[in-house]
Amino acid sequence: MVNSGQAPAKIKYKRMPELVMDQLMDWIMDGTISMGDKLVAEDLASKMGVSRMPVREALKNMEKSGIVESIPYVGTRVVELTMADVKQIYIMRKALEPIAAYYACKNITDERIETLIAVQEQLERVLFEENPDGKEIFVLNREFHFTIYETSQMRHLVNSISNLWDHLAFFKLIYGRKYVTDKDSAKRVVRDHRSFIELLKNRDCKGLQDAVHESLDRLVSGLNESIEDYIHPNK
Amino acid sequence: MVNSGQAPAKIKYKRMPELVMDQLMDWIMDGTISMGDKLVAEDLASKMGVSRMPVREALKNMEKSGIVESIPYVGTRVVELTMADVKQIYIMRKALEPIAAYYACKNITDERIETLIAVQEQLERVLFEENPDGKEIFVLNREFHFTIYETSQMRHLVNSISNLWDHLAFFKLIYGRKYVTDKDSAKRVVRDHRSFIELLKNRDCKGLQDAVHESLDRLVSGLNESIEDYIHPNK
DNA sequence: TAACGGGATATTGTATCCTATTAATGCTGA
DNA sequence: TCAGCATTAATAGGATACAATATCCCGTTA
Repeated sequence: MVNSGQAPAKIKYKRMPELVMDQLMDWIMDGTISMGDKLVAEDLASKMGVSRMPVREALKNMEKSGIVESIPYVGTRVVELTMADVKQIYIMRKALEPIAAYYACKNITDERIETLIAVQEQLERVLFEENPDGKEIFVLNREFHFTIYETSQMRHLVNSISNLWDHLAFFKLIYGRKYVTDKDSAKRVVRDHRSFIELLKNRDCKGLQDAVHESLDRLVSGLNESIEDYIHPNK
Repeated sequence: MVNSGQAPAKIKYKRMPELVMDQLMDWIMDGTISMGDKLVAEDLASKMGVSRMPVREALKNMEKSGIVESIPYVGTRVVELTMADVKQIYIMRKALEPIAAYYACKNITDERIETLIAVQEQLERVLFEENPDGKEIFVLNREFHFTIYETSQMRHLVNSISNLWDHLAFFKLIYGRKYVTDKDSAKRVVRDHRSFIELLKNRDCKGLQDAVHESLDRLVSGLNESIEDYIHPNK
């Protein structure tokens, strides 16, 4: 067989719709695709060198998670996120993420905490580089949070939270820039994360729950202006 | 998206994947499809008289909302819902639905309340028929709740809640039977719903929020096992 | 006899083709 | 000129055909 040697059973290769979706999300994050843009399956297909089919599946997936919306026989376009949408998503995040954190704390092992610390160290390294990469920061930040949330072993909950994060893809760019230019935000993130780790070490689950909620609160109030700028750029 | 009116063979109003999914959900609810069953696209396609393509889309959708899971090149099977999953879903419902109710209350018009009352009257009629139809009860119950939630005008939130309800499809049957056989549950539902309506009329939004939460709490405590047992399995 | 490997089979993933639907365009007639 | 209908172009939806991959079975071999 082709697959001679090891790497048994657990190969998780990516299927094409996933790759297509990754590409689209990248384009969304780097601004190539903007809100409201029409996504024509055939154009994307030829641009990516695949047939229309995987593109269709990717779009269907993105529709299901609410990033794009499609009208039968008319087309698919990228959803226009309003300020109200963003607020709504943060309301949901504030409702769900503290719970995930709470149950994660109930379940976490010392070993898992070590993993988390490793991610955090990597994140801090990147954050305080001379020329940080916004996207890398966001990926690592996400990894940090989901390392916690996944520990809750509540797959439905984690899945929903993941969807919410995806919705904010448009703003990853902003976040990245903010952390790059605004060292205070970076320091605040570091402080928050470290306090999460401390609370986890002490198994202070209620404390962690509150801390996550507060952290999100601060995030919202901090980002109001920059989001407003992004939504109404020419104001 | 209430499909008022006809529903003959050749409807062109709903797209086929949706019809396929409806059919599958029906089969899930009536026990034709059980948890763990393998769903072979081609079989389903021929059974429904369509090609594999709409079936694939339907399965993809259901996978996205977590009702089925698929392994590449192997197949799709219906997820096995454990009691822990159910508890988890209720935790999420308790986190989200009170919020939706709260914002619904903030937005609701007298007219909308009338609509709600109409649904409730219909539900009560069915509930206290001599031979109630479990499925009909559940459809009407869902309509009641979502008439409220949709009033919040928070599409992401409502969408997430809708997914959670879909997850419980397997248990709709059970619940339905419960309401049929156990008149006390039926009465409790009626009481809860009527109190929701009353709170809405008074625009007591915080009260409604709490009432929804408590109502869900009572539902959960009706379920035997504790979530703690699952989350800390070896205790 | 048990373990390994190759091939048959089943089923999904992808490509291509055809059809249905919509929206835009243009023609006709008042 | 404009309203209204017919026609057409563009594009999504659906069917079919083909490729890729995993699983299972069976024969070979130590």
